[in-house]
Amino acid sequence: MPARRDIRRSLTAAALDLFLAQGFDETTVDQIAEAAGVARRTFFRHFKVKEDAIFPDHDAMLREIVAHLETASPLVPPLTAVTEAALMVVGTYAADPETSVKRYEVTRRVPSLREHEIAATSRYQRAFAAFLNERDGAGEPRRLRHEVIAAAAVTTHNHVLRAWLRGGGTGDVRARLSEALSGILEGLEPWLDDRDRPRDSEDDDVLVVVTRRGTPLWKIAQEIEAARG
Amino acid sequence: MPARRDIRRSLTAAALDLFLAQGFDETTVDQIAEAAGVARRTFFRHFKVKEDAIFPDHDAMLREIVAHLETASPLVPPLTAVTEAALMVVGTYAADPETSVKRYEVTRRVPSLREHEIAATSRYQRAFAAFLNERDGAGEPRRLRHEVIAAAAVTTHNHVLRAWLRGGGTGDVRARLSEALSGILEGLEPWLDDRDRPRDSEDDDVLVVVTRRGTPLWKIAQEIEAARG
DNA sequence: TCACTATAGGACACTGAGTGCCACCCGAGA
DNA sequence: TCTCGGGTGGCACTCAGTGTCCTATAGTGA
Repeated sequence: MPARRDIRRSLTAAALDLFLAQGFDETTVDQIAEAAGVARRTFFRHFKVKEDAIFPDHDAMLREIVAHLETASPLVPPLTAVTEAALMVVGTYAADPETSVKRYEVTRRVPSLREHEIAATSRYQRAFAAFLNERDGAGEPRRLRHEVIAAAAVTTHNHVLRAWLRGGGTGDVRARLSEALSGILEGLEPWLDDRDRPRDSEDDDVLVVVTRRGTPLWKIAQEIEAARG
Repeated sequence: MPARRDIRRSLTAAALDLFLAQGFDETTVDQIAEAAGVARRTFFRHFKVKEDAIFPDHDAMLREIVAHLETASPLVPPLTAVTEAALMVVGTYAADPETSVKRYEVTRRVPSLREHEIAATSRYQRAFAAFLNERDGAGEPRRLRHEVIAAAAVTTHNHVLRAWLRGGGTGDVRARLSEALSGILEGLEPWLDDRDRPRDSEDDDVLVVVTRRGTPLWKIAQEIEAARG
């Protein structure tokens, strides 16, 4: 009997191989469990549904992303934090290109797996939008723009990732995504900022901060926040 | 026994009411079929899966959208065609606000229905992107931007639609969506056009068209296309 | 080394979604 | 009247997913 921690791993491996060899619908959970050397019931202790077997870590990844965004320093621009989050996601694919490519092959062919993955990416999109709303204001003209920005980030992520997967998983995805995202998001940033900002309001007041040269950045930021009440 | 065409209708009505009253998972297909006065087997002749029962027309709508885009005149700007398509979609919700709101209530609460709907909207997104690629060039720097534009359109559609549904389905969604979309897409249009256009190429050549005053627009367009080979 | 407990896996039964198959009904046409 | 075709009913079957109870093992304290 395999060690506790490896069961999940061998289940995903068995599932992926079986799905590739004979198709998703043609593979029963019994077969996956048998190939992994465990009981059927054990499969459903590790995965809520059959589709989960080849997306083993989407939930954990989403939690990581949310944590990363929530703990992001207020000094880093929101779009930078989103970029970092997207790079974290693509990094998990890059960590095991071979498996990622196999998974892509299966997912491409099975509608229910595609829907499952789309649902997963839409959760990232929600997280991004929520973060932008929190960091950058959630007034009505801006909420929509934040959702659009989040959609743009996720779309770009998916676009670059799929191209990389189609190419067999060779090359540096993170670099490619980083470049593509800066191209998209930097282009969108003025669009996000220039419009619908309240004008003629106290936001336009001048704020003067005097500080010693050596003061750390976070301290200055603190002071600015304090000055604005 | 009800007339053929009404069976589908009474099935969706029964399903929606039962889902609202006792929950999605707690409602069996047997109950839906019984409430609609047909056999269980008949339910699955009308709907592929249980989730389909409250999205009766997404497939037909998608076909309509694709047809609309494919037959769009080359004279109308691509983003206008996309806007029109999005308005068609929201129009089907506006046609029966009461049902739309009920459906929203159920969908909001049931994960599998949410995923189902997300998958449906992602199909619209694919259709939009494919249309833009076809109409506006499918070279690599542009493909990504087209996907982003498509995502922006769908995101805007969903944003406006959900706000309307949360508000109980009162007011003119089509007008609101039209306004929101022009705000978003017109803002994005220069972003789409200004970059990654091949410069110093023959695209910048001057083309002079001389024609009679009364010549119909489509004929001039034809001539321009011909002149560019 | 020996209980003791918590945690994870196994065995089994059960519900319900989804499918295949065949029989039936009913309207259209020869 | 016969037959043909499309939609329906009935039935049986597979398999996903769950609840329940039992067992094995790892870790803990004495």
